[in-house]
Amino acid sequence: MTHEAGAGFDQRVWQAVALIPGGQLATYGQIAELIGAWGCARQVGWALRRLPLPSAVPWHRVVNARGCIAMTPSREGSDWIQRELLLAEGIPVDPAGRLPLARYRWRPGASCGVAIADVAP
DNA sequence: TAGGTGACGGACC
DNA sequence: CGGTCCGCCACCT
Repeated sequence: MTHEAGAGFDQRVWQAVALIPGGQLATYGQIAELIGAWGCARQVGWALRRLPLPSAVPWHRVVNARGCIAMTPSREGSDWIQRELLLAEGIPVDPAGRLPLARYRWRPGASCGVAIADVAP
């Protein structure tokens, strides 16, 4: 049933994204690696594109490794909504869609104990 | 069936 | 810093 296999991938992506704590960020490659699909970051993007909105899944917490929101006309404004949602969670986003990814990066498993060295400006 | 595309990532200039 | 090119893999025409 290859047909179900594809749908299962989407569900797996959404479930992994749902694990992202509020106020933190994750990359497409990070989600892909989390579900055991290393190198399939692009497919994670497809899965989120197929996500019906509105959704309880915090899809807005997923950005690319460059630390910026993917701005493309294909999303018909969902990219702009993502920026608004991130701002509502206290994450500063530049007009260009760029944000301090290194500072809000989600670390699976390291929920306790701030092991991240404080990046002093 | 073949070719182009993209909500990606990394290397290169 | 930013712009460009290549590799990757599922989706669409």
